[in-house]
Amino acid sequence: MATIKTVAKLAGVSASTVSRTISGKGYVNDTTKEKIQEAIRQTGYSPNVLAKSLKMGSSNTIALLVPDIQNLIFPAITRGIEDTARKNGFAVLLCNTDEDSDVEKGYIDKLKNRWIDGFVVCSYTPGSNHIRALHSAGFPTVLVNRYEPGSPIDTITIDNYQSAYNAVGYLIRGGSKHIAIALGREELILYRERYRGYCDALKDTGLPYDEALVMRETSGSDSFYGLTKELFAKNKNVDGIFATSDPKAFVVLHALHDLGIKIPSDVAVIGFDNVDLSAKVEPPLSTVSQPLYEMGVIAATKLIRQIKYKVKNGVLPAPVCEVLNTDLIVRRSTR
Amino acid sequence: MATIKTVAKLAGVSASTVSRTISGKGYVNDTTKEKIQEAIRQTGYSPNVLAKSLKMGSSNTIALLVPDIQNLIFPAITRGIEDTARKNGFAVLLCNTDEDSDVEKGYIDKLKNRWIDGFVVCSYTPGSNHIRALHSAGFPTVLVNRYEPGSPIDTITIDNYQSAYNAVGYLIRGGSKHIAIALGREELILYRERYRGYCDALKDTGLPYDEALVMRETSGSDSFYGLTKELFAKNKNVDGIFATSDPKAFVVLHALHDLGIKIPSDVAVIGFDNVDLSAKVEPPLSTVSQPLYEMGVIAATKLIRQIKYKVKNGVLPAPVCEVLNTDLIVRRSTR
DNA sequence: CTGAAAGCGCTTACAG
DNA sequence: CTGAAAGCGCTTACAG
Repeated sequence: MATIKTVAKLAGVSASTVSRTISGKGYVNDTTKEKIQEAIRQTGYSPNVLAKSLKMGSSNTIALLVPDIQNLIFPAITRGIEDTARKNGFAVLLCNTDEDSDVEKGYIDKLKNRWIDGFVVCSYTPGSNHIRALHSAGFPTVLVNRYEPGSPIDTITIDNYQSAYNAVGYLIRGGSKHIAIALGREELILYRERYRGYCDALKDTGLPYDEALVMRETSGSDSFYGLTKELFAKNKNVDGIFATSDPKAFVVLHALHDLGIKIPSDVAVIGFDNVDLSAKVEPPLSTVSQPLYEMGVIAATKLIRQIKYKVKNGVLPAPVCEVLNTDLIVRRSTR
Repeated sequence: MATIKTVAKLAGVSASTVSRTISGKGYVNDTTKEKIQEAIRQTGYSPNVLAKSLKMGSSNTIALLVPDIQNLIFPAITRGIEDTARKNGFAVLLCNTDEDSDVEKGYIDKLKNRWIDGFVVCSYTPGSNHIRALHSAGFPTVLVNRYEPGSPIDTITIDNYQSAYNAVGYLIRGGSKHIAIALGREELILYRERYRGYCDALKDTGLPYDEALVMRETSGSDSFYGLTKELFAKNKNVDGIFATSDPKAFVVLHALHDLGIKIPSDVAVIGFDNVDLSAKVEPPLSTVSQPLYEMGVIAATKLIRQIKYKVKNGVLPAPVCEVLNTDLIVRRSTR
């Protein structure tokens, strides 16, 4: 493999001058420049990024921490991040954490030693001390999807409360009076907020809140199949369901089919996420659309901004929380 | 940040000795060892991976090239790769190529200069010259999902022909006599093989092949919606559909619903992949199950084997093609 | 405008 | 068993 010295020798100059021509920093005579370009061409030289990174203290690589890339919302976010990173000359390292604190810690420790330039974190939980520590240690970090109010970390999120409120409101305007909820893990703020939106939507329209209509995830994403069946065994009058994520909605839809319940005439169903597939299930799912790809784009953009700011000023910029808009997508699972 | 020198000074030894204790190579006195361990603890030292990589000429990082992580089969494969890589001390860089030759080339050129240790490639197309070049240049490489018969590159695949043959055979045994096919992009060998399986299954049971029943993807993954509607506008007697991938099957199912066609009594449908969601659509999709996660695991394992072999012997081991078993998963979209 | 030198943080023969 | 030295391939003041 050709190194900078190979090129220097061939062009009859020093390594310094080659370096300067490549980086474009400092003066180089035009004819020397041409000689060097030619030598680069001949040798097929391209710089060793590792050596450069070592010298510069940064690797042009960012890490993406997700709970599990198999969860349907993450591929779209990931794609947004990667496209943006690539355009800016960054590579992205993918890390599935399963929200396991040890895995998280293991990754972060290792990545610090790789001079990773920054972290996009989608796997933030209340137990994620390492991530908070990461940020306090001065590592550029941005939170996506998951968040914590008042956190000092850049955050990209949506208004979960209002979006849920609107979704349930839509069910109510469609005539549903006994609305159940398929509620995700309550240790996550985003699900608590969607729950709060559900509660307030009922309250504000004078509908009673009924604890019996709250399906709480036990374990495994399929648990809502059983929960839905139980729900209808005890509550014949349920006529609407708000699923706090699309994958949960798919399972609910499935259970409803198996119960012989007609959608949306007997029971209207609305989801949350607008994952690709929600348009393709039967019936096509009405849902709240999160701009997943865009969230990834913004996250990467913000992270890169932090990285550059830190290089210039030695510290991270003041944190910004960006709240993106959601849309209510009406398909055929609601009336 | 503590470096190896910080530790050496604190322990009152040389950097060499610290390096030796950490790597476990070469002799170190037990009491010196303890002193060093203690110094490491006190300083919170952990080695700079970049410096090590530069010296060693390898970065303990592998790159994963996929067409698009948003395609439903890749998250599972990716997860298998990453889990295995992590267990073996490797990180994984995610690269979406869109099968764009320029993006592919850009990534590969860049990654070579990062001393990436190896490549898992899921985005191989007939035009992927860079990938063949990569392998000939001695980079550990393994192909997953996509493949090329007789390629000198390690390959993990399934028997696409036989699996398709079996799937269509199942449709026939269920009584279907006019079976259409939703055929993926024919430049990919895997689709050509599935097509061949379809053709032979018809032939071997004495059913006529009818070109009018072949739906060929035009552009955009949703094109099969329109194609399915056209199909039934012209061919009332179709009573079975073989979709060459699950996402295509979802679209076909959707179109069938909209046409008011009963599944499976009017038309039986079978897919290919057994993506997570195929159990959750309505009706649950019968399909050919590819062991996606396991394919990822095996791919990473093989790649790491190549990497280690190359370190030892200076050359890549002889290529191996591994053909994994598929299962026919019978759900309610077939009779 | 150009080159020699030092240094990023590690590892590894080599001598002792 | 241990340390000094050289080197991985780059960049960047500094002197000329």
